[in-house]
Amino acid sequence: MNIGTVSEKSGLPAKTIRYYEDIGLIMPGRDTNGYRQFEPSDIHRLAFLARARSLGFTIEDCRALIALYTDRDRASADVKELTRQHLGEIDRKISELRDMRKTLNDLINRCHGDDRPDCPILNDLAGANVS
Amino acid sequence: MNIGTVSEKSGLPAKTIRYYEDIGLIMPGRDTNGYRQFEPSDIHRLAFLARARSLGFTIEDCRALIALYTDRDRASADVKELTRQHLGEIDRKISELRDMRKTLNDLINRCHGDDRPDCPILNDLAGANVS
DNA sequence: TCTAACGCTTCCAGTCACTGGAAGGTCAAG
DNA sequence: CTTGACCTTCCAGTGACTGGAAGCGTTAGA
Repeated sequence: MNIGTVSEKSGLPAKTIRYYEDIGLIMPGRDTNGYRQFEPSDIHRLAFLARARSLGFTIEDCRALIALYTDRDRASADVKELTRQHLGEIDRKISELRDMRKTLNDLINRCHGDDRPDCPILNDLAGANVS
Repeated sequence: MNIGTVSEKSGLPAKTIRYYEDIGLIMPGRDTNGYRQFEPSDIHRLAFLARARSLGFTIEDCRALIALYTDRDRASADVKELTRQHLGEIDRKISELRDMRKTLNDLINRCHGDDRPDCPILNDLAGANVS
């Protein structure tokens, strides 16, 4: 299978697949013409990566997950721990964004938003913490 | 004032302040020895930037906000609109993260997390959508 | 058989917002 | 006079791609 087909089947852009080869996440063989030759198992692996990435795992997480996936003697506790750590980071990001959201929303509500220059948003940014 | 003092007062690393000069967000003068010379107004401007960045505005947003801030004829509606768009993006990110969170949490709850290799998390990543 | 259009290859550069580090000049204290 | 802190510039790296150029390979149609 050529890269175009694999791209379509895995849902990953060809560019990304080549990049994943660069960083050693997949190792397709080569045809006599130099084209990458993919096996059905590569599609599976790439779909695995696509799913993990869409869940916000970093590339290094993915590397670890793939290693665990292909390790017959793995302990599910290892996978769970990695996932738990990742969940913790997501929670941190969510609460950070929620803090931002709250502040921005307050500011928007306080800004009359007409053609006058007076603006609580800019005042806040400028450090006039009139709350 | 030298960059170290300004760094301390604005809360931004010296590196970042130099970077902001590179991209034209501040334009400090220079002393005869080549050192950057900052005015008190520069601290104000940098603190403005630090605050806007901490609220998740991009550098380009910051550029626009600074322009609006220094424009005596600005309309507060413009600021409000920019902020509203930014809020929209934050909301999008939050809901994306919440989706991830939910999926990951479900997976964690389904994974027994012991020393056996069987693992619903890896199964899900591999595409076996056993829900 | 020729040709156009597409698919594949590599390599280089850019994204965003910094951050780290090297090599070197400047300044104040002891 | 030396030490150490502070300043300068420049280059490279981060993460995870993405865009584009230049140049082959392949295939479908006239």
